Amino acid sequence: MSPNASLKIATYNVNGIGSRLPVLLRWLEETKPDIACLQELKAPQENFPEAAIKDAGYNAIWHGQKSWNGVAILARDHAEIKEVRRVLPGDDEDLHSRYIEAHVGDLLIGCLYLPNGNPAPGPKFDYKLSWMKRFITHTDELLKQNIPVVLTGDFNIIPTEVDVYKPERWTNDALFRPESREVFHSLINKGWTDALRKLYPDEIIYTYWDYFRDAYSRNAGLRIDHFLLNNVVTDKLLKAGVDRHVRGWEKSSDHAPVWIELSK
DNA sequence: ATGCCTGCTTGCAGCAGA
Repeated sequence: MSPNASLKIATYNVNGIGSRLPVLLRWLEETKPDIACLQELKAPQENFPEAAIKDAGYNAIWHGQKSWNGVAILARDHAEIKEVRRVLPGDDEDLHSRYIEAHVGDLLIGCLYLPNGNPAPGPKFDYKLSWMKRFITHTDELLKQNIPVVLTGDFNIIPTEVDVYKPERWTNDALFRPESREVFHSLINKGWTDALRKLYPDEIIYTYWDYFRDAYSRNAGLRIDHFLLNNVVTDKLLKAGVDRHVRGWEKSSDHAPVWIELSK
């Protein structure tokens, strides 16, 4: 396939861009996504490594935050990124950096870091519920637009029992609670397509393995990083996958990158 | 039920993550 026959979009929860920069640059160089969405920068706005990202061939927009959260969109060959918003609408009091949205070429890209929500019940789970409600409201608006839309990032939702190594241990976890799964399923029912499941309906696919108990080598993982596509994009879906080997690198994030390829 | 590990903080132990 010629380099320009398809468009590759990736998502990667880096778990701290300060510590992860060498791994991030190595992965960008190896896999060369046209667009990369990052989550959990864990860095204030001014600490984003803009020069190193530019040297790697990428333009970037980002919304940082001290210590926690933080999201970014990167575009290869210094392609133009037209920022639409950097907060999820619906709550002026919400100061977490968890959503950024931009046009890149013909596409509208929403990059999200949905709240974890543990412990549930509790205030953190309430925040997750209210964030998801705002997300539904906003994505309903996006569905009305007749343009290609990609929503990607760390959803912190395990969609089904197939997506967790031992579902019985996760019944009360905020990532697997019925309220969280219901939001994911309602998005599917509204017309969004889960890209990985569309191409691999029955496979066990994980995108996260925790740092404890040697989870990666035991393949005790979760599928929580997702691509949701509207119908215009789904018609262009060629391939999808997880860069699983990156999770095995030295100084890796606890997440692996996930990607799709679209026909142009 | 908890800690297991890792990154971040103006830190030097505690929090959050999932």
